Amino acid sequence: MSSKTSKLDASGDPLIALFKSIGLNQAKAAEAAKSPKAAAILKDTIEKHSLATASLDEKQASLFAALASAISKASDVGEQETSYIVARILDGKLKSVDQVSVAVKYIESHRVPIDDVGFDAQCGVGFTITSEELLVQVNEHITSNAIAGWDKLGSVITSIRNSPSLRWANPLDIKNAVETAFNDTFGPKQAGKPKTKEPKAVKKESSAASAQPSTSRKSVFEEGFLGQLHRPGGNPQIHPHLREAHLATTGGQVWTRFPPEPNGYLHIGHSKAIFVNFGYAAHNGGKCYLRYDDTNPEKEEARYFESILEMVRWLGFEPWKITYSSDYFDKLYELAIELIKRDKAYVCHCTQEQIKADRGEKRGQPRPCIHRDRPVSESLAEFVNMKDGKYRPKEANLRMKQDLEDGNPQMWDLTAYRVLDASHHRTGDKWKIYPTYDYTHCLVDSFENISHSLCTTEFVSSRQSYEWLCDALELYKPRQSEYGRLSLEGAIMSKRKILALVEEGYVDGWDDPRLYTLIALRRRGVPPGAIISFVSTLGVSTAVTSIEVARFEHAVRQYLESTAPRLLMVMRPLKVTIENLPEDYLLTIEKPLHPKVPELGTTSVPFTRTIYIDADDFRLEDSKDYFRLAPGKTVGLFQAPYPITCTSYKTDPSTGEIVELLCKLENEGPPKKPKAFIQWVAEHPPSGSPVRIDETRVFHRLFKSDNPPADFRSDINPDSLEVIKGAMVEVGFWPLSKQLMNEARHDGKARTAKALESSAPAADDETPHATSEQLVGKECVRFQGLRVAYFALDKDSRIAALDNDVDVEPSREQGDYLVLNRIVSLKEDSGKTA
RNA sequence: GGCUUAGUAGUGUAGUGGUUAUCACACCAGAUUCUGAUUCUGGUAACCCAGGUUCGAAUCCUGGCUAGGCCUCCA
Repeated sequence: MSSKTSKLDASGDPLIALFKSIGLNQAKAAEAAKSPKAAAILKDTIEKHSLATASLDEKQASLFAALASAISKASDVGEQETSYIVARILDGKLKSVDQVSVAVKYIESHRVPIDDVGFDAQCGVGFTITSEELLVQVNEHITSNAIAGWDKLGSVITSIRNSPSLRWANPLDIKNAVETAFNDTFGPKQAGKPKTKEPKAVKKESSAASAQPSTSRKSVFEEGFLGQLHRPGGNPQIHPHLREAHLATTGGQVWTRFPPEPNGYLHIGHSKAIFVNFGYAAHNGGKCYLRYDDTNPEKEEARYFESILEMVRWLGFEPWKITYSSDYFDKLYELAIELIKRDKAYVCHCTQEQIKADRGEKRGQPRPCIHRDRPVSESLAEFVNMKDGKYRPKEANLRMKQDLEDGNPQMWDLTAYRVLDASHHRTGDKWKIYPTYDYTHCLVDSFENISHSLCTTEFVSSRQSYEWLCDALELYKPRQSEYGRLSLEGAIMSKRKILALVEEGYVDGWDDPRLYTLIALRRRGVPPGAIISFVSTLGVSTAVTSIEVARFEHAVRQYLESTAPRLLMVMRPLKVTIENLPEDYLLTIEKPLHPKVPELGTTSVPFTRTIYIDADDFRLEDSKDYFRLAPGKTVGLFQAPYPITCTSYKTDPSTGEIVELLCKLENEGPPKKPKAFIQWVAEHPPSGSPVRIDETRVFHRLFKSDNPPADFRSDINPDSLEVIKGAMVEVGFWPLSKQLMNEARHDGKARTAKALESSAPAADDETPHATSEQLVGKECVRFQGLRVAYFALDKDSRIAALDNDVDVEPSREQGDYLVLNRIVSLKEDSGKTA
């Protein structure tokens, strides 16, 4: 703070005085002095060209300041090139900041001697246009583009400024000409009118793997971060033939890869990565690999390989090809030899402490280690010794000889190979050394001709070493681009933290439905299409974000609203006896499974003298805003022919709890139209009604706060799981469950058959492959409990009828155990609880 | 401490120097409704701060502030 004020003090800063000497005023001189890099360049330029005695006017002086700023951001501008531009400013050829900026860009790729004609053409030197000529072109533009009114003023100005022929016309002249033309054509500009809204496009039903927002808007792959990615072949190479070979192999397609490390189950953040990689490739007619990143056998387990493929397929994607980083171990080793031979790698025996110290330990500049300059032959011999198992872990490692002068720590001689004392799940004991992530990832991307290497923002710094290594080996160089991770408020994504929750008993396992792992969401019953819809509407940027859970829930509800059949269900049953019906009264009611989708079919349910309603739908005291049952109040029953009126109720003498309502069916006199309808299930043993649910699991948030602290154990919500024991569902449950299960099996078989046809075969018999069983689980039985919530069958359920091939009417059987998971609640109007 | 990425309604996100700053969720209001759900309609709400360049800045430049990432466990 104090140094800032002293810096701005003209009397004390010779730099500001020097800048003032060329004609800058006090404020602009101070501004130019602020940026150290640009200020140094300006100082040097002034002194070398004696600008202080050149009698510049203020505009020219400002051009020199702009020149210095542009050079400070450019790469590798030489003194001769700088002098060339200085001369052009002095002789009056470069007159605007815009011209100066373009000039600096020009000399970045054109060295002295510079072709004056080419330079002048590129930088607008000598360009002139009269007002009349400009007006003619503007009018021509208006006519040929069918411009209709003043609301297009901004876009017309922009289009004309962007046209090549008018690139160097004065922007103010363009603005004036456009306004003159508009005035002549449309009359005087009027006050802005309210913009008429475009009618909203009819929304299409979502489908898995191709969920799209409204057609009137751009796809997430066409705007923002993904919209700005390069076209295939647009990533520059160290040699042109590398680009040509890449395009020849891919045919100019987008090729991406989803490269998880198989060290844990995937979580919802991975769904964004899957969507981005698979979706971007699919949107652009390309291909996506599934690549298991298995360079560290100490952390990887076989069980995760299968699960990862299952989750990718469950979300609706099919890998074009499945590969492993370990597929390339031989090739990676040979390239390491080549890197050593090129004197771009060396074997180092420093301890980790020594390496840390050499790297400055977060404080200073790195310094080379004592092995950095050893002869190539020594490094080659030692690397063979590493490979032959003559070193224990940490005794030797292969380091890349990068650039210790660079400001990026990723360039400070990263490790390429290290010794690990672990058997690899695929290569067994063949290797004693294993390549690191920084060595392997870019090279395997290159081998697999990846056009877009999409990863998350923690790898921003790694981009430089990624590109360095491809260039050092003169290989095809994919372009790495980094986008922001998906994080959900109130959830944790760290595999280490989730493992702690599992091992310490806070949750029942990685697939506990309170978690946001993909297997947990699946078990809970979340449809995969809903997840894809969720991530596709989020947008992709590089920002750090935290998504509200309400947004995820909305996507799930939206998906289920049109797809989930409705079943009558009560969570906390309250017995109702309709006293004006005979004891043996029975009416069979056929009702639709969906109020708006008749194709989902119908179910038949009994209606009898004794039914159950939800306890929440009755209260003792009526009120103006309350529309359901109370003594003396009438309420409708869904699909039943008449409403009921509560006449009296019974309570438990010992607890005072209401145990039964006595009601009257309003089937006499003029029909009553009740304000509300409630759901019910009837007691009718001959038809198996009601279906009693053994457990209904309702999940609440796992953590109390939106951003669980590092000590997340203290933030655990002890009431995150609620188990309800007495819920009841209508008998339509049985045929519906059977039908949904059969459909899931059928769809899984069809999709898998198709996938096996169109995917490249995997070489290894042990590689996980597509099976129909991966796509079918008990959670495929989903429904909405009418007026309650969306539910799915839990994997703990035992329902013999689902596995029974016999074409018999399904019903409860001996040994059945029904467990439902609440997928998501319905939204509740605030008036409902008043 | 060094390097680096970012900052647009409460939450996300779109946005070529020229727009009345887009869309979605959330929120409010109305209509419809055999789900106080859904659907439809309308509304409230934003360019981190300061300075500069420019006829004109959310956009370009400089500085500051805030948040994140990396700086030899991995990936």
